[in-house]
Amino acid sequence: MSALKLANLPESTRRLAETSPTLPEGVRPSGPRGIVLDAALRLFAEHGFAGASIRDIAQAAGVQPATFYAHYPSKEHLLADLIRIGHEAHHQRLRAALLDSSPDPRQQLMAYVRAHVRMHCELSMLAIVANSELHVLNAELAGPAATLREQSTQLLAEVIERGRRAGVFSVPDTWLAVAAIGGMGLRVAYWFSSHHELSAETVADTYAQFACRIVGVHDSNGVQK
Amino acid sequence: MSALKLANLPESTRRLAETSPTLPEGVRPSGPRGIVLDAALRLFAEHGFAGASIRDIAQAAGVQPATFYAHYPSKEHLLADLIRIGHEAHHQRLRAALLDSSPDPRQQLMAYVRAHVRMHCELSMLAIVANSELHVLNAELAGPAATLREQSTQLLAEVIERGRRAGVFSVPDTWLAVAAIGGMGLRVAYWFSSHHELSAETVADTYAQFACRIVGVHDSNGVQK
DNA sequence: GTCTATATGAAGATAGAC
DNA sequence: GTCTATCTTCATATAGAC
Repeated sequence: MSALKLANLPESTRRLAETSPTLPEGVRPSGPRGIVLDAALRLFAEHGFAGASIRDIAQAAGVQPATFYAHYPSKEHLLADLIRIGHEAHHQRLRAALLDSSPDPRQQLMAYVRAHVRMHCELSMLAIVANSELHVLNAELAGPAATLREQSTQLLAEVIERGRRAGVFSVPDTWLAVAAIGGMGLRVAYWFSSHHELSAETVADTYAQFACRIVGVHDSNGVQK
Repeated sequence: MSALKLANLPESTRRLAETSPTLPEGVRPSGPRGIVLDAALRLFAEHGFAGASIRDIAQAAGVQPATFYAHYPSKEHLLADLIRIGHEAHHQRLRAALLDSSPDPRQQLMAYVRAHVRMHCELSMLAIVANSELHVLNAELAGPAATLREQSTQLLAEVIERGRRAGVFSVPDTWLAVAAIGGMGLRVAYWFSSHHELSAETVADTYAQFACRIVGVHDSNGVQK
């Protein structure tokens, strides 16, 4: 990708709606390293890992390409850092949501989905990079994130299984429900942006209602028309 | 991506479960052009457009890199061809499903989702490339596919709107229901494979049931537990 | 830490023989 | 149509001055 193409982006269909990179509270390094991380987050989200070069990232960060290597040993390590941050933020929010929830399976499901969707709204670039570029990393660098991903999926599976055993949920296949609920939330990162007419809260609440319906729970509160 | 990395793929997390490229009936060219198209489909699906080189594609197809240019004027035109094929196959299947369906909104929704999900099972690599690489194309090459995509989305929106007006469906926001139902089906392409323990039919039927539930329709038939 | 300059290889694409 | 050979640009990454 040339610098010229970067400037001409608006002419082509965008990969995602969001235009500004956001990193979770407290993890963004100060100084040039944070600027480089922001630039890489945006460019990896928009063009993918292979579609954004060190030169592109350095230019977007306002430094020379060689300066990048004062902060990261390689482009792949930079990606690994972003993917780690993304998976940790995701998993931590899910776990916190479940810990704050009442033990009722329906409340747990709604808490999980709300946190899942809110993360994909508020950290959409990070979610896209973490989800769609993990395959680029070698086994050693991908391992920790892959483990977190599996644990996050497992959390949802357990919520649904508990609801089934309690006779509250009714689904033909737990794994398919997990895939459907997780997948629909994941896709939010591509069309949501901080300028969307709907708020992240509204989207999260509505998707939580959709998730309840998927597992066969009728509405008792929440958004309705 | 080097040839060496290609051979070592199993060591890293895969982007998708499917391993063999499939093109829709009747559109795969015979001879070397079809072999090149198959090779590009697999490599673009696994590594993305920017992550697969002409040299990789040529090697996978068993020809020299220069031979590629006897069939396509550029790498971007090859991608445009795959994306066109994918969007046309998707749209044609959706339209056929709706035409074959009774006018009942619930039947139409199930027909749409079944076709949507089956396409993402049976042509998973094509769906991934068409969906996740469109942003690479310039406006001229992306235009036709973007139009088809919008029309396919609009079809689902109209089905849901009709169901709402008929008082059969109950959703807080048509667009969010479209995004959720479309998105969960799209994600199937990443985890389904021709060797999956569940059949494409089973997945499609279950997702059709999920879609009915999302729009607030109770079960009357279909998979249930 | 940041720079200029550069080593080394891989990228897309073409020339021209057969 | 396919090949060998090659042009040109861009890639990741490093050396070494400040």
